[in-house]
Order: sequence, then C-alpha cells, then structure tokens
Amino acid sequence: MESQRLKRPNIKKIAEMAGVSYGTVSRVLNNSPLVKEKTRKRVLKIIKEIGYTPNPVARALKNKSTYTIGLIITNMIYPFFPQIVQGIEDRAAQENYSVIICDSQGDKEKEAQRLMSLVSRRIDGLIAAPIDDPENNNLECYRSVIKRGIPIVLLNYYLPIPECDFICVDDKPAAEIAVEYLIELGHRRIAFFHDVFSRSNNRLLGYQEALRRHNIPFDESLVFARDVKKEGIRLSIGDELDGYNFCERMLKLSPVPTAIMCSNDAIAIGAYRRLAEVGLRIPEDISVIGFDNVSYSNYLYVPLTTVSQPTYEIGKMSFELLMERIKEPKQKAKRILVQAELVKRRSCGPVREEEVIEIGKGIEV
Amino acid sequence: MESQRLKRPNIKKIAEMAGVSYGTVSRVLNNSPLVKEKTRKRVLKIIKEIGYTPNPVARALKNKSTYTIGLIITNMIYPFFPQIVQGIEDRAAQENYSVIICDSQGDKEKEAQRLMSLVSRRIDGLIAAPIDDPENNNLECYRSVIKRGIPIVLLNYYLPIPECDFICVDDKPAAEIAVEYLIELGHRRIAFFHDVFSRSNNRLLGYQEALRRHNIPFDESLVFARDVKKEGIRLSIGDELDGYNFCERMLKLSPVPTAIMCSNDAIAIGAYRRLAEVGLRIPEDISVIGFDNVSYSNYLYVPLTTVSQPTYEIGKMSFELLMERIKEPKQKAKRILVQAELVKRRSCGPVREEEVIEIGKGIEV
DNA sequence: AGGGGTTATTAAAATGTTAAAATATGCTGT
DNA sequence: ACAGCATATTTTAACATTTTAATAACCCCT
Repeated sequence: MESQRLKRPNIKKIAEMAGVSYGTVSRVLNNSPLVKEKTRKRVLKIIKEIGYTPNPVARALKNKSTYTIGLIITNMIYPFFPQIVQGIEDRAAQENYSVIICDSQGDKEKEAQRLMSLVSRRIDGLIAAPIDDPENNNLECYRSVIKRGIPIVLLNYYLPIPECDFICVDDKPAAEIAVEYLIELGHRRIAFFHDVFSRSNNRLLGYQEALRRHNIPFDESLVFARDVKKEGIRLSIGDELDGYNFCERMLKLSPVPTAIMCSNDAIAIGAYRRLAEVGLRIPEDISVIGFDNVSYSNYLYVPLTTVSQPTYEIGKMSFELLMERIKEPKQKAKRILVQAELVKRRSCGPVREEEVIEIGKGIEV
Repeated sequence: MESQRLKRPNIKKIAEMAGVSYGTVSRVLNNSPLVKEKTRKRVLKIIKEIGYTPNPVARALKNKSTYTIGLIITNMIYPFFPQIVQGIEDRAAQENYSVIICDSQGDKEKEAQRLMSLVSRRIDGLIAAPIDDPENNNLECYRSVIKRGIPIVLLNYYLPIPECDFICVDDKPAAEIAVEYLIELGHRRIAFFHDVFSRSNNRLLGYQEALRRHNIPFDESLVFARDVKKEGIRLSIGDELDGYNFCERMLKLSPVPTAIMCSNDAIAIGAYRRLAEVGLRIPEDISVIGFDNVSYSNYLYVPLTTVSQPTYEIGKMSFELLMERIKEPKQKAKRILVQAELVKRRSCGPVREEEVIEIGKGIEV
C-alpha cells in the first residue's frame, strides 16, 4: 500500500538495462579484470546515469565484512574523548568504514550490553576504552568478542587479553617531565593531586621518579586523593570539586607546598579556585601544573601549564592499528605508548623565598 | 584455508538440532503466536545452549530495516555535543538501535561525503546538526536523503525542507530572561558578545527584546562580533580568544558597560581573563553572564552565571522524534523548542554606583 | 573443419533471514 | 467417514549481492 520507502535500483536492473548478466555488473563494481573494457564502460555509464549504489547490507551478507567498527568509550563528556572519537571517525571515513558509537557512561551493565549488541551486529572490529576498574570489567565479555573473531584495540585501559592491541599515552614520563620542570624551578615540596582512574597511578610513579632522580624524599602526606569515606563512592573522573577539596586539605599542611602537580586540568581548575579564595597568587605563591590541556586551560586567569595528550592523533592511530589487525589477524599484539608534551604557560614560577606564607587574607568571594 | 573468522551457527543449524524447519525457528525468534508452546520451548532451549544470535545483516536485507541511525554533528569538540550524543546513544540503545557517528568538523565536503555514505548504508533515519552557514549547506544532499525515504531530525540548525523535524533550544527567551535578570539588578548599559553561529542571532533578539521591554534604547556599539577583516575567516564557534578580544574592545568604550551578556561560556571565560588583567572585579565592577553551562563554569575564580541547555534531554528527545517519524512517516513535521534555564551563580551583582571606573591598575600578569 | 587454449559472459548456488503459500494435523459435527 | 475448519508446521520464494562453475566466443594452428 503505502510503501513509503522508494524502491531503489538494484544490480539486476542495471544488468537488464546494460543487456548483460548481473554477475558481470558485479565484476564491474569490484574492478575485476575479467571484463572487457567496452562492456565495463557501458555498465559504468548506466550506473552513473541511474545513480545506483550497491546495497552494502547484501554485500555484507555475502562477504561477511560489514565495513563497520564499534567504538565504546567510558564517557563522552570526559574532555579527551571527543577528540579521540573525531580522530577515529575521520580516519575511518577515509577507509570507507563507519563507526558505531557506544558510551558505557562508566556503567558496567551498559558496557556489557553494548558489547553484546556490537558483536551481534557483526562489526569488523572494535576500539574500546574499558571501564577503569580492576575488580569487574566485563573481562569475559571482551574475551567473547575475541572468540567471535572480532579484533579489539584497547584504548587507555589495558585488559589482560593477549590478542588485544593497546594504545595509550605514556603517563609516567609525561608526569616525570612536568615534575622535573617544577624541580628545576627550585621546588622541592610538591603536592600531587590524584585522579580516580588508574592511569593516575602511572602519573604518580612519574612524580616519584622525578623526585628520586633529584634526591628529594617522597612524602606520602603530599599526595591527595578522593576521600571515599567522607564523600561516598563517586565514579566520575577527578573533577573541579576534587581539586577544590584537595587544595583545601593541602593548605592545612605546614609548611604549605610550593607547587601542585594535578592529574588533570579539571582538578587544577578546582585548585585555582580555592587558591583564589584564600588569596594565594599563582605562580608567585604557588605553582600549578595540570594534565590534558583542555580548551579552557589557556584562558584561566592565569594560563595553566599542563601536559598535552595528542588526542586526535591517538584516535587516528587506534583506527590504523585496528585496520592492520583486520587485514592481518594473526600478527602479534602491539602495545603503543604515545608521547605527551609539556606546554609551558604562566602557572609555574620559581619557588618563593620566604619560609612561610600567609593564608586567609583572600580576595573577596 | 585460514578462514579465521569463526563460523557462527545459523538458523538452519538451530532448526536441524531442534528437528524443525527454519521457518519455525524464525517464528520463535519473532515471537509469532503461530507456534506451539512445546516447540517454542524446545527451540528456545537450543538457541540458548548454543548461544545463537540471529544475523542482523541478513535480517536487514530481508526487512529493509537496519536498526541503525546516522548522526552527523558539526564538531564533537563543541561542548554541548558530547552530551547530546550521549542522550541519543543511550535512548537508541534502549530501542536496540545503533548509532553511526559522523563529524563534519564544519567542513562542507566532509558533510556531503558523510551524508552520502550514510544513505548508501541504508540507515533507517538521520539526526543531523547541519553546518551553520546560510550560503551553502549541502541542502541538495539533505533533500536527496529525504527523497530516498530516510527521515531526518534536524538539530540546532534549521534547513528549509518541509519533511524534516526540528529540535533546538529556544534561544530568544533564554537570552531574554538572562538579560532581564541583569536589568533587574539595575544594569542599563549591557554589552552583548556575539557568537559566530546563527543561533546567536536569536540570542541577540532576546537581548533586544529584554531591553525594549524595559525601555532601554538599543545601542549597536555595545554589540561585539568577530572582526573578519582583522582576523580573517575562522569557522570555529566563538571561543576564549573572541571573548578576550571583544572585552578588550569593549573596555575602550566610555562609559564602560556595567554588564556583559555572552553568547557562550568560552567567550565569557575569555572576557574573564581580560577583566582580570585589567583589574576589574566580577561582579563588583562588572557583571557577566554566559551561555551553555559547561562543566568548568561553576569553578572559575568567580562562578559564572549562565544559561543551561538541557543537552542530554535534547539528545534523548531528538531520538524519540526520529522514532516517531520512522513509525509514522507521513505525519506532519514537528518543530520543538526546548526551554533553557538561567543558573544564577556569582558573576552578577547590582550595578555599581560610581559613574566611571578606573582601568589599568590590574593584577599583575 | 576440428581441436586446444584463452578470455568474456552467463547461469546457478550461496549468504541468513522473513513472509507468503502450501501442506499436514487434529478436531467437530453431520 | 468425511467435509469444514482451526491450528501447527514446512516449503518455497524473495531480499541484493558475490563467487563458482559452466558455457560461449574468439583466435590460432594444424
């Protein structure tokens, strides 16, 4: 009756119009050399005339390749993901792949559900940023994806599955360079503001390594992390509130540290706020370094020195990694660590001379 | 030879194992009432045992419905998109739809290419945020999508295609309320910082309407927009740099306005920075309002009063709109304007008393 | 004219599913 | 016992493509 959907021309119709069998048309479509130049041209002309595009679902049925990949991320609103997604999508489009996006929102059930949905859709491959939680990370689900013959590239968080490729920023040396920069400026009492996700551990390791290299003893009381007892469990990545709270706690220390290494920019911005409230100037009284180089970090009232991850590039590379594996499924799994870069702005300065600083005369808020 | 990919069980195999024809299995799968309870159970048991999932590509071939929608946005890194995408994806997953994501990156050729790719993939519907440019917006491409019988829900930017649904935040009253709030605080000389995208015009209209309602004459010299001659054409959405530049220009006015209405938060943060440089206090010397309520806006050194768009909700609604249309293709196109909300924080205060303010003694930078 | 050997084309089978048509089964009332 | 009917199941065709095997066309050579 109301067959709304326009009937599209199919290969049969093209064949008929060109006076040739549909096998031949198929050959033309697939650039087979087994077709005479003259017929090829004739067929091509008709195809163009009529605006025919081969039906990818029929194609997929026959070829078992859907030219579709899955992408599952922990949370779209974490600032590094959008660019990663962009990198993946852009590169995928170049290769005529489509990407199905899934956002687990840090929810294990959603992650499992999305995973199953993707495999049932017969994706050709998967790029996945698993939920960052050593306890329960749907490991079996991921394994079953591999068992179905679908290759996986792991992003940001490693899972112990030997067949998976892995790509991530190399957090340890990145943090190390940042902290070293602070040390060179004369700082010796440097606080570390922890994030909740496990990569932050590597950043802490980098922090420790930098200290060690300069013979500065590690002082555990300078490391701040979310207080689960007080706040209850929050699953979100470290945010402005964390930075604010850490900073508040830190300022009770005596002497107050002269610099802060933050595990991300949101934490840094929270620290900024507390520092402003209490009248501490950046960088004269205290230096701050962030991580991620989010868009606004250059436009805070004191532009933030921070570690920049090449997010777009990472996205691009992860797709390329996946392509390689789709083409060559049995090669050995790769692990790629991407170099980050310290971008120096205004939030770090030489250590102050005086021993003690005055707190509390803060700007009015 | 190396048929890497594991051969999955198909409906035929299930049928065979259950000692029944595959038509029957198909019926079981589709919850047809025309199958006896006993056989249904037997079949279901086998299906579960063997972990069979029906092949969606074969299904799609037969049914002409792929359970896949396309989503094309202008740029992933604009702060409102991630949440919109999240809303769409989440709602789609509930209905067993997958979302193919495309990012035009504000590039017309990419937009056209993605559009064609999506239709050739036989998506069931499209949610699109077209590139914001009245000159050339691939209108014909969008039309041809409709002609192929694929319904479109337009997001944020309207295209003159009568068959398309449309959803967007209602910018004019949102801005109006914000400006009215400033007026109530006693401000009469209020600057407007324009964004480059056309919805900003509606925000300007709201600004004007609020003025009119309170008998404040509109002064064009208080409206700031990107200076194409000086800067050349930049296609990106209004950013921190714009806010910084606008503010610099504004501060040359005499008398200096007592409040700024910004068309987005990034612009506001740029203004913040210039104000800090020049020693102007917020809100004592000058009030600022933003638009978007991005995550950091609550954690600037003065928390920003801003207009909050219900982005997740918008995403959810746009998917629902699309679903309705897929089910009922010939209903009249809908246009939905979503209410935004003013979130009051600390960046606005009563107008200052003195006539002239002193500029230039700013905090050191 | 009749092989032998390429090369180009066609016909047919296969991919995994659904839906329509055909058939089988069982029951009721005569 | 059988028509008439409802219910359950199977067969078959269709969906749009690719691929394999079969065939036709062509050329060259004796």
